[in-house]
Amino acid sequence: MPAETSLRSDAERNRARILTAARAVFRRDGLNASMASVAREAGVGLATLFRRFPAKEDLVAAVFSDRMDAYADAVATALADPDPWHGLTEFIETVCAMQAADYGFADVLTMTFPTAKGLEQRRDEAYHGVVRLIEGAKAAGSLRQDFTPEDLVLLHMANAGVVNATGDAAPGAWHRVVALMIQSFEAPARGPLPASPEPDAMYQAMLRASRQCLP
Amino acid sequence: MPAETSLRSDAERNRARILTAARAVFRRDGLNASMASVAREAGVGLATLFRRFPAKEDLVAAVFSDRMDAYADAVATALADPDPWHGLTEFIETVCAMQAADYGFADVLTMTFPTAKGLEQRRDEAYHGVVRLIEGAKAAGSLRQDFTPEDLVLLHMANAGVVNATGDAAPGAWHRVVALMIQSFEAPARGPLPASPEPDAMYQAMLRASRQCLP
DNA sequence: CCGGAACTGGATAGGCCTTTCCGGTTAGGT
DNA sequence: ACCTAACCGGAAAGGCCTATCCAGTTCCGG
Repeated sequence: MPAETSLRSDAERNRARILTAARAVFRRDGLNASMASVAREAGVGLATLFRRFPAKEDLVAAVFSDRMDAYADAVATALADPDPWHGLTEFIETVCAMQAADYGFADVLTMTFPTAKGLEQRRDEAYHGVVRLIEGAKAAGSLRQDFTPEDLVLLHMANAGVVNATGDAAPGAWHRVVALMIQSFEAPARGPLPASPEPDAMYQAMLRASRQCLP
Repeated sequence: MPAETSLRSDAERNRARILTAARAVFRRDGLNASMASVAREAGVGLATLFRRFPAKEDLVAAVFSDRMDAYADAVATALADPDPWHGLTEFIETVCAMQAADYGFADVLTMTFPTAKGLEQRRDEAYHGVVRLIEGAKAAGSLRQDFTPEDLVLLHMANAGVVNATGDAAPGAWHRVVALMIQSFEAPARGPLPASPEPDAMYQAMLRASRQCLP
């Protein structure tokens, strides 16, 4: 559904150029990339950028709706795997690889943008799939019983920390951390865990992070 | 050795007030706290602050030398533990708790400041202790054999990501992540790991992070 | 082909940041 | 008690950021 209210042909062309430029810039520089750098990369003026996306948050939402689609696809692929544990671990590695390949997406996975309806709807859909994925892996006896969906968000936060800190200097480091985490997820559990944070607490945390990131 | 070149009494008093204020502000707001907010908290003017610490990096270095002492103390305590594995896990939890209680320190542990001789010297001393700690735990058969000192830095980076992302909204979340990581460290290893990043790569990563953080 | 709405780029406003500058003030040896 | 060097606070310079404004340009229906 690309046509909300049909744009003039040149405006539509510029909108597309902005989106591809923003995708590249956010991937390379993270969400802190400036609007000016996006405009420069797109070869348009600042006014054009802000007319189409009145606030930086709108641009971020538009850019990462697509990535969230890829996230949902990864969930679907995992659910289709006959071995739930293999599906889950494959899924985790895929998503963490997406974080490593896209600094912006790494951050987006640790935040929530309530005004970005499309993005958050896709995230919710993916979330329900993740819950089923977890239940399946638990039922198969491969995933520790005290695992929660919030643990996946925590993993994304941890991986974002590793990816942001290591950058291009230690490109494979995140892979090792993720492998360690996956081994700790596998049943049987080696010991008890502190209580998982409440879903609402995680939501508040993600909300706060986004407010702090987009002024 | 508090007296490099003796200051006038009022200057010495202000220096102390700046340091305690900076400790509080960096703990609460992380390394991104502004110099102005430190000056305000300390009740001194900006000129006073910058005369005593010509660049923000100097202030950061001075403030976190103390914290690095606490880090070194934690290493010493761990080395004194008769059970190397217990010492190691206790150490990890102590240091990660320090990260959770001090946003600035959480970041400092993922960076390096080559011009801050004192801080880096303490870090090196602690590092040698950590190497011994790891060797001891491996020799006792409690720690997986493919564990490396770089894994501890990666853990700090991951924990910094969790702590920064969850903030006050999910205060205990980091504890769960750390518990999971520790279980994955325990021998016997559940499976092979991707190669550990080279020490030099980690150094470069930490260097880049600090340059990116202190303009 | 023409009029006007939609659109454009670049200048600009206004915010926060680090760092420097300057005129007044204070400590402390003599 | 006094002189001077060290010290002080606040204002200002210069940078980067998001977001807005304006005068000129381009699309497109009639």
